[in-house]
Amino acid sequence: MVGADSPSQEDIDKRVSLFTQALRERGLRLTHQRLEVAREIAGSNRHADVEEIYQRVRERVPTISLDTVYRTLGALERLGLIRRVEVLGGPARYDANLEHHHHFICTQCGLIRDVYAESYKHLQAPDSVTDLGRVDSITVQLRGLCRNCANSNDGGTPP
Amino acid sequence: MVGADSPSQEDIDKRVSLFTQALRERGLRLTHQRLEVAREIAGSNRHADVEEIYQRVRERVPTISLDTVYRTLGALERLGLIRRVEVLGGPARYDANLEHHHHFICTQCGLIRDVYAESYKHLQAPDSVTDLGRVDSITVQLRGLCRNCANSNDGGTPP
DNA sequence: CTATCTGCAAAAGTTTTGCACCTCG
DNA sequence: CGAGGTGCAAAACTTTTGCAGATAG
Repeated sequence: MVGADSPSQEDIDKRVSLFTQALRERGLRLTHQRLEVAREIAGSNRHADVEEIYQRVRERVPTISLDTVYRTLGALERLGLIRRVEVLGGPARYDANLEHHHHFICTQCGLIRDVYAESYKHLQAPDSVTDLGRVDSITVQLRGLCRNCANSNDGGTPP
Repeated sequence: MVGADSPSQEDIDKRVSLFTQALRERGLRLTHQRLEVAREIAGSNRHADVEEIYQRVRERVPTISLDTVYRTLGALERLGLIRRVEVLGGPARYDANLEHHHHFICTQCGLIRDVYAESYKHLQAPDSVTDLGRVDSITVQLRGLCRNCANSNDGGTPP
């Protein structure tokens, strides 16, 4: 599925159990707050920002604080279970999808969707990059206008 | 030239004159401060951040303020003469290179270098993206460790 | 001249940190 | 219990904004 908003229940479960396992391995604690933050980010491909995750988790854990969300996301990132997505300016956004994939980014509203492409699977670093250093990952960013924004632009600027 | 630190004098002049011309076309003013900020960013391929540009320009224009640098970079961006580079967290960084190119990014020190590659010139958006929206640009990000960081890691962690 | 720009200062937004209390294991 | 985590509040940063005085054209 390309660009779907929600991962399958199977994927969610897999991500959450990876998380609990990784915590145990490092002797870290599995708290209520951490579990809910992990569930939240594992349950969506929307690449939410910290504030958004905070608001959603708060519906289930009303006493959680914003800094705990920050700290949990930082921990998840250090464990290699989520990745920060590079965005212009705005707040940090996270990606719980660890499969190799690429991103479509709407330059107007900031929508980010995962993109899979057979033709990008075998991209190589050009020779010239060897001088710069070692390459660990190659990803493609496709920037443009999402359907929503394209439509609201059409209708939104009458003569 | 791939990943060179400084553009040729010819490129610098071209960039600066594009800038003065663009200002004139829009009826905006060419101030001392703006010219020096433009010179600074046109004169380097280092993808400096705002603070860095501020410090360097200040050597030549000691009274310039940080907010003027912000405003000038914002103006340059609106004029389409520079682009913000997407980076994780940290301050905004700018790219004065308008040719179609890609980026090598060191995940440790944040070094960014321009990358040109024949093999990336004909990348197409996969069909699946058509559902998401219109694609305007396709760029490749190569993440890894630059030489400096790779070396300091080797020497920096003895048994 | 006068519309625009600059510098200062203050505000806004995001992320980090210190500390006392709490809790998982 | 005790190491580690949480919540609160305050601090640290980056970036934006309002305004009075300065300046390009």
